[in-house]
Amino acid sequence: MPIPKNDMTDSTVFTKHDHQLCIQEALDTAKEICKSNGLRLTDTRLRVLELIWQSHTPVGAYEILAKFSEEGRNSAPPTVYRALEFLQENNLVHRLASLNAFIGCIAPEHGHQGSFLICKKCSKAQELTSRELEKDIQALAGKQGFTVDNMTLEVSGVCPRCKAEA
Amino acid sequence: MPIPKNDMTDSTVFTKHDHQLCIQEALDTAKEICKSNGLRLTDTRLRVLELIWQSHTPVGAYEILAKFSEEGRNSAPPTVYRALEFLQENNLVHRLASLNAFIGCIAPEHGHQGSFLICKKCSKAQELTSRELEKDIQALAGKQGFTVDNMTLEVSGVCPRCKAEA
DNA sequence: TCTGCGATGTTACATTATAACGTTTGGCCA
DNA sequence: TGGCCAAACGTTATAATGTAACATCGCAGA
Ligand SMILES: [Zn+2]
Ligand SMILES: [Zn+2]
Ligand SMILES: [Zn+2]
Ligand SMILES: [Zn+2]
Repeated sequence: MPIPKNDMTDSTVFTKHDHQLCIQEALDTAKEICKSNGLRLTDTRLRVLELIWQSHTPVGAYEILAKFSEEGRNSAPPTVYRALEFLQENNLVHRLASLNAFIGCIAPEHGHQGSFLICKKCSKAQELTSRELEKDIQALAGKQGFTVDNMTLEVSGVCPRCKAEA
Repeated sequence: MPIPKNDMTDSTVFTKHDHQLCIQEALDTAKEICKSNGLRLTDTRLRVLELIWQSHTPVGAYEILAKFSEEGRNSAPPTVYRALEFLQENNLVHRLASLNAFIGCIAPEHGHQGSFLICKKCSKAQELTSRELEKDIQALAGKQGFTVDNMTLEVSGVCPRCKAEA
């Protein structure tokens, strides 16, 4: 069964869009991926993923923990961190090192590192799907004999929407 | 008085070199910059910078604190973090978000964000001095109407030296 | 010398993340 | 079906990183 294609692009996050659809698609895709790879998307893991997808704003582990608490789950940090670990390993979420926070991956079908534009005003983060930059970086590193394993690219600035408002 | 030019290049770190010279030049340059900008490079700040420059391996704040302790200074975390803040503000060191660690800047004369190649084997980090990549990223972000403020680029992999050994 | 501000000292605490070990659960095979 | 194993989860404690707040010190300029 083909994985339903998430139609998010590099410019979805910072424009008006049907976010319910983002959530829907992200969760459906996650379920598909786990199913076809024999991975167990348990309650905890699914709920963490849902909470992360509530917005395009990166979420801290302890925020998730707090939501869990509100929902009556009395979980300790390892519960959340383990779920996040699973989701990261399977490319369903990325961790933003510059924020100590997590965000849903918009193209989890194929493994990749995330590159992000992060708006300082509205806090939303847009994942870049173009692999060109990664190739450029790889090329640059290669020129020095350096073999790239993975990379962190997090660009902070102001998104078009927030710029328009100001 | 012209600032002495640090002759480090994009490939210095991962090759054999006179590291005493690295240290010497880094400290001299720092002194020059502070002098000509009316900044106070105090004992604490200088010592932190020296400790960071002991190697090309990023250093954690608490490692510095431990060194301070060994040296008889009984400092608390804020002492070190404040020195690091000063050094960062003045482009003398960079913080690597993916490691929670700090490293000396090899070109502090002009403000810039640091981009790094980080070897998983030897832990050394090479700052990239080419501003091309930054421009590419800026261009890519610009295409989406995003204004870049600053960026984090940290590439993890294996350096040529370590590759040769294996 | 006085004075004010920037630098430092000190205490306490916040935030993020993990180690270690015991318990449960869900799928697999006899 | 029943027992077994590994993976997932619960629980406790603690590690690692980073800051807030306020007191004190000390240097540069008036
Ligand atoms: Zn959305
Ligand atoms: Zn914005
Ligand atoms: Zn060196
Ligand atoms: Zn190496």
